[in-house]
Amino acid sequence: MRASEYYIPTLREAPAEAEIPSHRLLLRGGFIRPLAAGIFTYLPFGQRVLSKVEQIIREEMNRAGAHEVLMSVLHPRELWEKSGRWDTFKPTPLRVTDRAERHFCLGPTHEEIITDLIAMDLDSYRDLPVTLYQIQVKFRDELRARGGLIRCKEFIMKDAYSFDTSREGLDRSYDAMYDAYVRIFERLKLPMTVVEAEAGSIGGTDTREFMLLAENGEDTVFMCDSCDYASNAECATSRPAAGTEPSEQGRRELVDTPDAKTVEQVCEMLDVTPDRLVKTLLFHTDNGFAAALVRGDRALNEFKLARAVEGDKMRMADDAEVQDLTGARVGFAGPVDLPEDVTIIADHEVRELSDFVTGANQDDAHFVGVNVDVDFEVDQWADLREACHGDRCSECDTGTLQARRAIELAHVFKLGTTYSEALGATFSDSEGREQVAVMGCYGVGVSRIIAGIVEHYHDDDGIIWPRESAPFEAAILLLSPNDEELRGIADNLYDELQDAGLDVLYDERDLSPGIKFAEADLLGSPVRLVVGRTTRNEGKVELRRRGDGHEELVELEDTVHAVLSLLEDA
RNA sequence: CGGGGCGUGGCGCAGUUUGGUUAGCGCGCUUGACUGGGGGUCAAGAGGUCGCCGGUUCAAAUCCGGCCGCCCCGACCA
Repeated sequence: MRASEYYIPTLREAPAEAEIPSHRLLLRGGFIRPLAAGIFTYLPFGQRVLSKVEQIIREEMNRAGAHEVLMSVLHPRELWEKSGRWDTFKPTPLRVTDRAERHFCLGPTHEEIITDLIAMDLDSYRDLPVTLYQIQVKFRDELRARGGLIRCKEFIMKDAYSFDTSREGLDRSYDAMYDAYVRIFERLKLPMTVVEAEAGSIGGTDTREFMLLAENGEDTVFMCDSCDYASNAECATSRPAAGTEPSEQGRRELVDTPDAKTVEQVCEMLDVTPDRLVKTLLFHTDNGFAAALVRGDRALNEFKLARAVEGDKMRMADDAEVQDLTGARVGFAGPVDLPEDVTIIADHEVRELSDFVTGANQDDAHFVGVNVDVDFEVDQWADLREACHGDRCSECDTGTLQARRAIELAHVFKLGTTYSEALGATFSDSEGREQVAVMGCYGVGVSRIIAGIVEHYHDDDGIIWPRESAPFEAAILLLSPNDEELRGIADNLYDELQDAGLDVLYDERDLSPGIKFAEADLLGSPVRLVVGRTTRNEGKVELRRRGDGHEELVELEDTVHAVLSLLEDA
């Protein structure tokens, strides 16, 4: 591509709204432009990167036996009502109504659509297994978009769905997709940390997220520093901390704690540390009310509680319900003498405690010297607490958990039969009995990958694209475009490199060298060729690798070979 | 939705507290000349509903009210 004929609207300074490197550099380099909060236009450079990433994904999907389709962004309401997600999917899909008052949503994900599609034509077990995928725009009505391409309202996703006759078949399809993902990220040169995760609004089991560790990621993952345990903070587990020593009084006692509603206030008033206190959090669940107990310095993980109570519609009790259940204002709830029908679920760590502090279920009062089994009974023990940096690993004896920020680039999970049942994706097995297809779901955040690459590969001057995703693999800088001889040399090089199969950006614009160098660094092609002074004086071309600054001078006739060899390690 | 910040030429900003000529500066842009190895120099230019609406005032970028948009933190989340 000749730069003079191309569209490269670079910015010398990044717009003020961009804070993180990927956002700033993608804007500065003319890869993207904002249209509205969380909505972007991809310019030629950005589109090229998208295409490269998509192509790698396509190749690996196809290699894994998946087949590409393209589904609509507009989804009829009735399909989402069949799955029950019209009102429950979070964030609520963006809804639209046509002139005939038909209701649609802009698809945030395509389980309903693909399952309906398969259900239309699925008859026999002989039709399975099948895995279909698409690369398509998704809409999610995010409460708040952030970080440029990291979290958008509109984004590009590769989503694949597998249909099998059995759990065993699903396992095979899942493994094939998992392996494909490993290959995709190897080719993209993005080191992945695969973590255990929650399935969220999609549902399912065996959820794994492919995480890129990154300062500006919005997810937190915990990694053991000793074994290979890694998990999203949403579901990370840790060993209960050692218990506290019994205190002196050794028996339950009511103390005044006027207006002390928070752990901090109670601790200050009673002069104790938060790890000697047990928090009681009341929830409304499918099976009535539950009280969740965690140590005062711990955060409750609602995913874990939801799993423990086996309820879909769990929510925190409101102020009136708390008043009703405890007879006290919010802030003074405790496990002692709660109504019989409130299920008490306690975090394992509570078991390690003795003589602790709890709310007294009366206004402005707490108990000290409370003990499990002495003062109240626990109905159910469970892992309820958020893991913390420095917690001991639950999987090995020696490790501790390290918290790291990360960007989720892909996920895989086993859906089972939720959608195939709801949407009628059934088939006849070899004995003529009707069976429900077993599904898996596999997503890759294509546009987010671009942000991930830039977050991972950049320096102060710009982006450092790995060859595989670079918009152009090599950039020729002709520093003296008015010198006919040099121009002829550069034109030749341009042709030769293209003939060698490379994507080449040929900067033959009549601009000062400084601008060309600065833009070349910003745009980040892996290899840069300079045709200029040295070419005129010595007949040589200067080669520079963007990644490590490695430079060499090569004879004209060796240039293509040298570029190719530099690209080997780019 | 809660908290915070911002909105002035394409981009980055000053000016707003304390209302008062013609709204400035840097970059970018146009033209010309010089220059030609890291966003070069000089000269001459173009470009502004000061986010929008309303109000106060002789007078509003500046004060008041409402609204909109954007960013960050939180809540939520593949």
